[in-house]
Amino acid sequence: MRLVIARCSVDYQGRLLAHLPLATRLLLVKADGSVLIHSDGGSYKPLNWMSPPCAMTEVAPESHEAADGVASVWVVQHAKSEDRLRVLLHEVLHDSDHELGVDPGLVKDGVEAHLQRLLAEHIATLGPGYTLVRREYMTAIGPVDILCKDASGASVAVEIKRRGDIDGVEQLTRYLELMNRDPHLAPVAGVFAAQEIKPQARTLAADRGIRCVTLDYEALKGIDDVGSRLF
Amino acid sequence: MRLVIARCSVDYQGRLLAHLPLATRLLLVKADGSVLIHSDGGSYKPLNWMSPPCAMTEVAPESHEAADGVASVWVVQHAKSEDRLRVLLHEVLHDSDHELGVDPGLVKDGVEAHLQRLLAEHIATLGPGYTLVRREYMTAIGPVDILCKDASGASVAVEIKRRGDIDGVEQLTRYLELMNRDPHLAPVAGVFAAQEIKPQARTLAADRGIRCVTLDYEALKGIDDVGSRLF
DNA sequence: GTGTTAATTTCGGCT
DNA sequence: AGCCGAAGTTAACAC
Repeated sequence: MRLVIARCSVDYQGRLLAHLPLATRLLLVKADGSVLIHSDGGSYKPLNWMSPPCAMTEVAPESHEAADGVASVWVVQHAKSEDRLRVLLHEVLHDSDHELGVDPGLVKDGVEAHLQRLLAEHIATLGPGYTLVRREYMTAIGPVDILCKDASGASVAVEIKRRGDIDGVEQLTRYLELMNRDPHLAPVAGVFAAQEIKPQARTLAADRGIRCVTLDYEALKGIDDVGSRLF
Repeated sequence: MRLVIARCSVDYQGRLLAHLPLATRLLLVKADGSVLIHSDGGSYKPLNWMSPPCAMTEVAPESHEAADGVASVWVVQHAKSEDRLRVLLHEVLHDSDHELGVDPGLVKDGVEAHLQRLLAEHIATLGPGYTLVRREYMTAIGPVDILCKDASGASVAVEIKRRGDIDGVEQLTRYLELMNRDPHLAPVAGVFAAQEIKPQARTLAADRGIRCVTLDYEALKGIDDVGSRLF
């Protein structure tokens, strides 16, 4: 990994055109040839970058560039597309190289898969008398997150999202359409469950007769912990 | 901006739990206190990070951590949430600080907003006699990119994408369904306009009676430039 | 490899 | 400040 602090301007040409005026920035060249250009603010997204696979070559500035004070030019070319980055270096304030080795990678816990598990374990969250049929109930067009029955024994299909958007409602609608053609299951009601549900998704769900349920991950986890302590 | 190369392990606690085993990585501390942890591969997304507003404090390791070889601990706490990052530094291989100043920011050209503005300004691209009603015409499930009328005065809803995919056709279909229920608008025809339209999207659009139009950004810009020169 | 879906998405625009 | 949709999204997973 090479770290360079330099006064530079940058031009990107690829899926769009973009330009960075002259300023002091961090240029980060990774072992795979990818380049990140960071300012001293913003969030984790670089101002500009080139994703691997790509190659960086250092070339001499053209005469008019040299006249403008450009000391050196980096050309970063993507290997499989026409995407190209040109970094015009005016002044290099720092330049160091470091051996990092391979990273073992991130271990995560607490994403959508967990919401599904927790809701399946505490299906009564949807209403008294609800019982789980099974998670990942398979249909011809894919698995429904949860299939359960309400207190009267009627089938209920549940689609779970962390953030409930229109796409999720569409997805559930497709499942319901298919499942309601199956005489063994029909009628199947729909529940759209998410930590947050967008107003537009709520409107569409209402229009389709789908119930919306807001999930509280912490509360579900709390029930889970209390439940665990009983045994 | 502070650059540190260190052998470290990291724990994140917030919207989820995440852990990075001991390895050599780049720790980047920005002027606003935000922290990025990068490996020597992957793309621009860090292995882990803390977004601003947040504050980084360096504390002494607990006794069992010190026994494991931890020399120092960074605690990065988000200002407005419980999100927290703990970086356990085992060995610091590089540590440097740099003044970067404020960045003038990225200048973009050629994105969806431009296409929409250009098409609205040259709505006759869709056919002779077409007139603009308005951009971002609001419906209950969101704004339609462009609403216009054809030569006969019939309403036409236009969905614009940079790259025309099935999702875009679905989106336009939802708008059309809703708008065609409105007696003041109905009947509303649909036009799916994009720089590139995927064959599958084209097929779906044809099936729904939606017209596909390929937009030529350069040509629209050309018309625009010529138009500007006239005044 | 290709396509689909989630993400600690981030970012910009508008209400 | 919140909501919504796009992004040079990126990343993980299924087929």
